[in-house]
Amino acid sequence: MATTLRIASWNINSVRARIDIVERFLREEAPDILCLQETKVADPLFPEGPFRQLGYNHIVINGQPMHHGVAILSKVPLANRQAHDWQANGEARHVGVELRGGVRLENVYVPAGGDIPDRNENVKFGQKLDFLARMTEWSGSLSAPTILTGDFNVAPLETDVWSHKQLLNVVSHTPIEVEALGGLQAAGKWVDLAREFVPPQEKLYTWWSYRAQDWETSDRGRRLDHMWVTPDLKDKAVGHKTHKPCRGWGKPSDHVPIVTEFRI
DNA sequence: ATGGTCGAACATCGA
Repeated sequence: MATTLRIASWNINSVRARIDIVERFLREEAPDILCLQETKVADPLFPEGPFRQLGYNHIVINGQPMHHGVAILSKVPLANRQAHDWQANGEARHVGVELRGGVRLENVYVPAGGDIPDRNENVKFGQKLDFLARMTEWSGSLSAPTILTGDFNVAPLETDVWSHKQLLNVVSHTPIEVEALGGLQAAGKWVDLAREFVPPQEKLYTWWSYRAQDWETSDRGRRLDHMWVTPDLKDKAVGHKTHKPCRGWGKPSDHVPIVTEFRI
């Protein structure tokens, strides 16, 4: 019998610095599973206690000191942990698990890619494109029904950024990245769930820079965080929410959580 | 056109 499963994803920009708002989010929203990116903590120092106290006893982490790092915190069992190194440089940017019914949940933190959108001038941009290329290759070989979520660091649609024109040459919305993400999406026949629930004509953001004087008034956001599924799961998704108020909480992340409700 | 802010860890890098 199908039951409800609510899966959240949040780039937290240090899980230790933001443990208070993570707890608040889990108390208020109570998703079954939370995927975190940018945990910025080595595995032995990961703060499991607060999660366990809230009933998230199934914990799968892939961290490293200082930078990057991903984690899956869950109230329901997780099996068959896998971690891909899609950048082939040892950075902790992916962890995946199997859920009930053989559904795979893949949590990814795509490299931001530096400031200059040219792989000849900027190694990081090349690494970002290579990462997406390896994900594309992987996408073509999937057999299980799969949920792919996380910080993709690409805002593909014109309505995924505050100004398409002004961001054409800004890493995250350049045509070369949008094309790379499109190739990835096509290779896995991935369904962009947020856009199943919010029409592509409507502006939708998940990230607002720390550098704005007033993020809410200027509203210069981008939709960098995504929840994609293989076609067999498309109709299992019954709701999707972007938690914009979290951007206004004390000591916020620059990203807000997204939550999708499935009947699986 | 430019600079604006965070966290980790303690100068600077990555975002």
